[in-house]
Amino acid sequence: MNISQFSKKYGLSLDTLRFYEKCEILIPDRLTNGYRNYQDIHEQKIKLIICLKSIGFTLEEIKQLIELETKPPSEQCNIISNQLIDKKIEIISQQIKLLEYGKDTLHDVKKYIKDNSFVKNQEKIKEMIANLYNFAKN
Amino acid sequence: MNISQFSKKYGLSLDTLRFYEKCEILIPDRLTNGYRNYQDIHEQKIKLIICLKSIGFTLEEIKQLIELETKPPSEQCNIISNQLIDKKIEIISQQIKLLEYGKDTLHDVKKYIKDNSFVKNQEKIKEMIANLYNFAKN
DNA sequence: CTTGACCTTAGAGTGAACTCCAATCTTAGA
DNA sequence: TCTAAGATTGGAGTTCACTCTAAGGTCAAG
Repeated sequence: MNISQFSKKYGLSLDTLRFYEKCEILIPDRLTNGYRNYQDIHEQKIKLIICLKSIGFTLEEIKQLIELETKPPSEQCNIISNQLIDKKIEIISQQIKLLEYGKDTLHDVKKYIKDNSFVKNQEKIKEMIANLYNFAKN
Repeated sequence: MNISQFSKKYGLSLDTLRFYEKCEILIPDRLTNGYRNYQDIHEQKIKLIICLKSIGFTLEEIKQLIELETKPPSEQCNIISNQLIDKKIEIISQQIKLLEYGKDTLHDVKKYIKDNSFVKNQEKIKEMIANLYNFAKN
């Protein structure tokens, strides 16, 4: 698959794909004319990249995870479980709690605004914000 | 409260506070000597800023929300509920779902790695990633 | 065999959110 | 009064993740 087909299929710009190659995150094969050639393995990888990005991994972290493939299983185990996954699970759990609390607060704020009482209920809103702040500051 | 006390109290660097002032997000009062003077109102505001940032608002969006205070309630209602809050609630809900699915996937991945079977179970992992991808692509 | 769509590269530019630097002013304490 | 800590400013630099530009190579259709 050439770059523009791959780009369309996965909703990433040509530049982004070239950028990922430069970062050594996704290196396609090449045809004899020098054109990039994306294969099944690259489809697997780009899916993983999209997933990890969507749950908050940086490109650097994704690169580390992807490079594990080339290491022996024993090493994989150390690096992956200690340095990345556990930490990420923890961060994600925290983030979920925060977002849930934030969502509830936004609903409350909206309700108070809908009642056209944003100014009148400044105190109530301040209180909600204070709660959310306590929640957000860890 | 001067800038360094305020900085310590809210865990933001001096530069960040000065930056927020330049962006017109948080403008403290000034003492006669020109030093910044943060008051109660600024404590309220910085708490709100920290909350909103933690649930994914950009500084630009935060600025818009904060500027609402100076507008009449009818206008507040339109701007705030239509343009920002609803959209944000939607995005946050999506993000929560994604993070929950992502967390589960990370747990699965970890389990397979702990069993020292990362290479052996490539297929299983591929399948998990494919599921997560379908979930992430919206 | 030309045209135009598509591919290549290196390298510069962008926007968000800081972060750092240099030069200067203010103030509290020995 | 001197000194050191801490305040001020303008402006430059950084990091991340792209995004754009320019100059040129490749290829299929008419």
